[in-house]
Amino acid sequence: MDAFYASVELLRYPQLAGHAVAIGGGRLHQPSIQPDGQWRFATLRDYVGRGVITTSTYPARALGVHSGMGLMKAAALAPDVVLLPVDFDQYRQYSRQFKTAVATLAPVIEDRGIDEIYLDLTDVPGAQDAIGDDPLGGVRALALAIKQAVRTATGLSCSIGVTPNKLLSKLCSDLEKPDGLTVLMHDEIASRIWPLPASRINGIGPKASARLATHAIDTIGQLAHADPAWLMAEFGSHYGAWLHAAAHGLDERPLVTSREAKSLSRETTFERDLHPRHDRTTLGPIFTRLCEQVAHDLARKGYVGRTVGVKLRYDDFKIVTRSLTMPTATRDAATIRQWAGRCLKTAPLDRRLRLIGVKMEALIKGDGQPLVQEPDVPYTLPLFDRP
DNA sequence: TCTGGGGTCCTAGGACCC
DNA sequence: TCTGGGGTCCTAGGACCC
Repeated sequence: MDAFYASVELLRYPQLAGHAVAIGGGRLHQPSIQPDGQWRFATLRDYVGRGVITTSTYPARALGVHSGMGLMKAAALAPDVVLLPVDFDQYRQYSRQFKTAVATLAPVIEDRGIDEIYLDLTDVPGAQDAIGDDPLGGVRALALAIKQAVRTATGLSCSIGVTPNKLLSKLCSDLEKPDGLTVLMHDEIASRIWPLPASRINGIGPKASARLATHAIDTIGQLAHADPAWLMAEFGSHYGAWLHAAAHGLDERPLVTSREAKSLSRETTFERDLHPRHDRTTLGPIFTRLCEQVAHDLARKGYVGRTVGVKLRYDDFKIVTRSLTMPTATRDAATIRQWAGRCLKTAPLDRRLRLIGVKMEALIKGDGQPLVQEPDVPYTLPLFDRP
């Protein structure tokens, strides 16, 4: 989806269409109606406190206001950009709507979060057909029909990449944003993919691209021409081999159409840094509340967890994590609180904290009671193990 | 006045077991 | 007499993504 959160907000406030708008921050900048009947919107200039831009409209991006940017920094850059608070419930609703609309045309879907999906068009009727002398005409028409279905259902635009695999589709979906459609087959990789920066590959982040840059590898093409043995020596055999394959547009990953959660967590950044001991009376209830939220999330999603973890971010931004595995899985808030407290005690508590979080891992579907009582299985020792 | 919140996957060392 | 080779689980940290 194109600038998803921002686009949903523009549906609610159409008078902001074409304006530079950012979404993010806390809850203190709700739009309000003035006595004269006009809406009054907060701007970045009005914002005080911690937080980042969650997303922004394309005009705001043109001013340098991008997602992930600190709000105070964004305000210094472009003080007149309109600032709206995030409304996740609303975005989740639109997310369901666009996915439902797509599913009517292409039912094999991998969910990649609130605003992104992969589709397998292989078996969709008409996708393999040529139209006139265009062998990709059928799939192109299908992609346009999907875009129209999304627009009809939500009023929103999306961008699609149609290619032989997920890696290339992800890359291509970005090439003509917003409202884009890019169809690319393997023979066009050199001409259309190789000139792009290596960091455009999903899986090459800031660290890896910086390391590549120190070896004069900036583009995907340069990466493709790097010696695979050298890449493996430099980046490890797993990641190095993947880098080589990715640069050549190779990706065999199947669509994952359903998956179980691996972990579940809640965390919060404080309005001001808190000292673990000095601010105990403030910190304690927050910590307990996070445990209660995690317990609630576990119940809501039908899981119990066996490993409890805490995350601390200190005032210097350093992150420390601690975890402990319990004898049995639970979703009980008091039990989680108790074990989270034990985790906390093993972490350094001599400097101020910026953030605290609670996480459950080793999740099991269910309510914590064994579903069936497993009978004891008779076991015969192998010959060579007999005493 | 810097830098949210919710995730996944990978690596690596140590404990422990056969 | 210095000492193999599997395996799993637990823990901590880090890169990356939406």
